[in-house]
Amino acid sequence: MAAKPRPKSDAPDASDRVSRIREGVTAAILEHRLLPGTKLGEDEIGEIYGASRTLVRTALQQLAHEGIVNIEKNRGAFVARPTPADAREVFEARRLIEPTIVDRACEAVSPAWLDRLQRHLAEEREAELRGDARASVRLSGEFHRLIAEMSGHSIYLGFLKELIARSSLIILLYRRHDTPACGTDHHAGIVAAIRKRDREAARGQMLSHLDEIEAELFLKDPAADELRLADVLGA
Amino acid sequence: MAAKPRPKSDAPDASDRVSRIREGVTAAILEHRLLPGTKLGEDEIGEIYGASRTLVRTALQQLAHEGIVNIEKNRGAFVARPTPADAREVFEARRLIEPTIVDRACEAVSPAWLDRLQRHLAEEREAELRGDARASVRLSGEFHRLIAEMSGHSIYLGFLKELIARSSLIILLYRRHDTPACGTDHHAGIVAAIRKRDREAARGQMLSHLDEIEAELFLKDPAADELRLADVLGA
DNA sequence: ACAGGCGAAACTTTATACAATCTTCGCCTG
DNA sequence: CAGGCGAAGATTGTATAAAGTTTCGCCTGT
Repeated sequence: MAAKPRPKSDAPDASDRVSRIREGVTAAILEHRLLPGTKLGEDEIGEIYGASRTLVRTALQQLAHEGIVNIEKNRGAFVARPTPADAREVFEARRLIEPTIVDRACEAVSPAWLDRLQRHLAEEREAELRGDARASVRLSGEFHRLIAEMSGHSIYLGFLKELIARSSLIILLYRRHDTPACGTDHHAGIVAAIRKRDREAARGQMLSHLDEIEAELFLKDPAADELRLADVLGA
Repeated sequence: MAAKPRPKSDAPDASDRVSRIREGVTAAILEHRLLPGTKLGEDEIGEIYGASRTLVRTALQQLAHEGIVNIEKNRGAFVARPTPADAREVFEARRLIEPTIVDRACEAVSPAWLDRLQRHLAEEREAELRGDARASVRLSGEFHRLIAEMSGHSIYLGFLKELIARSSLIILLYRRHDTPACGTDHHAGIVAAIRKRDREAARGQMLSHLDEIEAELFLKDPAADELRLADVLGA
């Protein structure tokens, strides 16, 4: 009686149909296959995933709540186009949250987790060697998410998922050079600090890692958005 | 051409129908008129707000994303019942974010904002004098939201809105005594620090304020949930 | 008397149809 | 020939109806 057999915390990413749509579109955006400003027609997506507009709409609303899609009334859904101001907010939030997350992760180290991290680093290196930019971008984000999962703090994890998704768009829009994703070496350093359970070092490395990513961005006046986008689109 | 007349950032809480439903239900939960575990039938809510189930469903999904409603597959939506573990996470996140928020708020002080804060404190005192517990709970949360708005950081604001809503449920479930909301005096002290633009003092006061709120909670083993809820419900 | 299973009712989920709105393209006018 | 008006097409917002699932009561059998 006291302990009900009902699953208390259902998996956040259940394998229902709307989640498939959401994750599919999210992946497309995070891998830079869908560029900022792209219109996401409901029929269009529905046809791709073989789903009715009802489900597509649900998925798009969730993505809008996560900040990677903008829904304009009577006009439809578009891939979000963060402004430089948005970018600064996102990275300020990450600088606040991620050091704390990696701190907590240090306390949760286990052979299983270290193995997982190690395998991830290998994947990242491989993608970088292949020159697979899409995979690099995706894996780079997943590294940060992995640490958040490791921290065991579901709220931080939820927040960070949002921030990572937005960061991906920001990096696409505002990166100066075509640097090979955000340095894989930094990730290795963070893992090393985690392995040694050196919380202070982990915090410091995470912070400087984020600083370096942001330093490579070109966050000028908002008016430059249009130009920058046109450049990215190859116009 | 460069500057399009389209409204760049639409108001987050537009006055459309789904927002009215969302805000109505949120208010009901935050004012403790809807208790944790309460079933939120779609027909029921739809009839109250004179809306179709389509709109109600949209609103409920948004609330689920905010963490104050749980949607169980094929069973419906229920007011969330945070566990003690959830509560600890929420307050840990608030202790991380809110000092930073109030720090930023110190830089945004203006006569208009100080007036707004002052009027809010007056409202809080009045509600407390009236012994209006519902208004007190609501206003207490709104104070923290006000400071987040003042900080001008939209991401922090979004995060904090979630945390505040969950905190309200947590306080209802786990508060020891029926203390008169979280101390209005603390709020006054925070406002004083903001007025003096004393960022360090503001951070410190916010932190101790949150500590005190959490200290008044009774966060024991998860199994106590049921008993506690039964107690609150007067069963 | 009680345990187990069957069945109906209520609800959520999904799909489809209708209405409102915006965009676009053509045409007319100055 | 440029600019604006207007109607057709397309797309989204909303409501309603069909389908599937869960739950609860009741009945039967032991």
